[in-house]
Amino acid sequence: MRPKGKTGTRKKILDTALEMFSLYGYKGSSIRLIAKKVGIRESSVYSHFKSKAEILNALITEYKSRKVSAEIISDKILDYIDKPEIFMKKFCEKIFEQWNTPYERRMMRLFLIEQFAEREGTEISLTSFLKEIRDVWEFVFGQMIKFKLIKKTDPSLLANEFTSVLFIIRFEYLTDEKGENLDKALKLANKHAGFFWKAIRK
Amino acid sequence: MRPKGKTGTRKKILDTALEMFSLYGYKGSSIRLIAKKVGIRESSVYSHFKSKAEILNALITEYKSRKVSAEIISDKILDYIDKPEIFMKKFCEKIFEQWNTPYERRMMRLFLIEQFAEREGTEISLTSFLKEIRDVWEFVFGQMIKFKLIKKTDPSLLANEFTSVLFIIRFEYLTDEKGENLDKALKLANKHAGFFWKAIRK
DNA sequence: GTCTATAAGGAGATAGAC
DNA sequence: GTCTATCTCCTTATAGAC
Repeated sequence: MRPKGKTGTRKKILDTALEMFSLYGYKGSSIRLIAKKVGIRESSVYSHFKSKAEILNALITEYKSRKVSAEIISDKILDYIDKPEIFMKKFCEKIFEQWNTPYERRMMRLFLIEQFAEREGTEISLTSFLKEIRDVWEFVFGQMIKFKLIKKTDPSLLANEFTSVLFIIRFEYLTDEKGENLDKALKLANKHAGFFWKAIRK
Repeated sequence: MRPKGKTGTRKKILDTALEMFSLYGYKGSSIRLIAKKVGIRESSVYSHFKSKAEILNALITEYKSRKVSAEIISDKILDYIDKPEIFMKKFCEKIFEQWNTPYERRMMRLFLIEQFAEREGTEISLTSFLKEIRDVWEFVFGQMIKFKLIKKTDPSLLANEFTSVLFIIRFEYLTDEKGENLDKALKLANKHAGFFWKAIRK
């Protein structure tokens, strides 16, 4: 019942490569060491990927194919759309939990590390990271204004203001690999949502 | 009248190394290429630094020994301390101009790229970057509250809220090496200061 | 301080047996 | 798919002449 031609090695290579890339950078990680960690020889890696660059590309393409923050909004918290403060706080809880998975943490680190290096094919940029969640919130704030729940203000400005602080909190808690500081991050996010609510309420 | 034993080569090496490190990362930059760009042989580099790691360390130590955002505050804009909105906007102008120099841009990129790699000796962290300017603003907001210019709120929360957005703007305009988008960044910062002022004024 | 020459090892990648 | 063996190139770093 395995996917055709797969022993799970491909996934192991991807997982290990992501871990190493996110710690030592693309250049700083060698096929040699990745193979060793996976438990195979270097040459076997080339049965799954034709080059080192293809491993990186696979990681990024697979990451980009996933959409999540929109799902969070359409989750249970939509019940609270008419109570903006609670809505924002619930959203923070959800998104920080999601951001705290090893996969998300490593991917974010990989993007931060590699965004400046010129590369063929795959584009890596911080903006693309910020954009997704910002767009969601631009829509949300637009709705809140429409239903007169908050002061009339440019929704894109609000989205920028609200999400920027979340990202800074995220960045600051990115260095601990184990993600043990979720509580601290959540507390900060909560205070932020509280402050922000006071700034935008009627 | 040169500093003893210096032909300027040491500085050239540092400048070139910073440029390369900030573009390709520490691992991705080779002594070979740095030497070539400087116009000397690889081996000559070792007359100035005993290892590649020492070049990185020198860059970071020299950067850390410089303090600037405090100077900005104590500059002319202090005249506007009693007009918080203008004060914030003037500060944004000054700090973004400063951040826009090639040196500052490269250093910031270097920190972003290398902060996760484990390293002996020199510590590189994003938080240390954020802290300096945040501390300045915690003090400033504290004063504004004392003189009843703004609503009474936790100054450290205010500092975090105000500076986080500035940093996100900074990050987003970090990819263009030439810094041609200063105007765009300034416009965003200005809108931010405007929004923020409405949020904190009495 | 800079050069030539060279050491010693690590890198990505391929050929061909099983 | 995985292995051994190997190629070729690049890496940091040192020795010693000028």
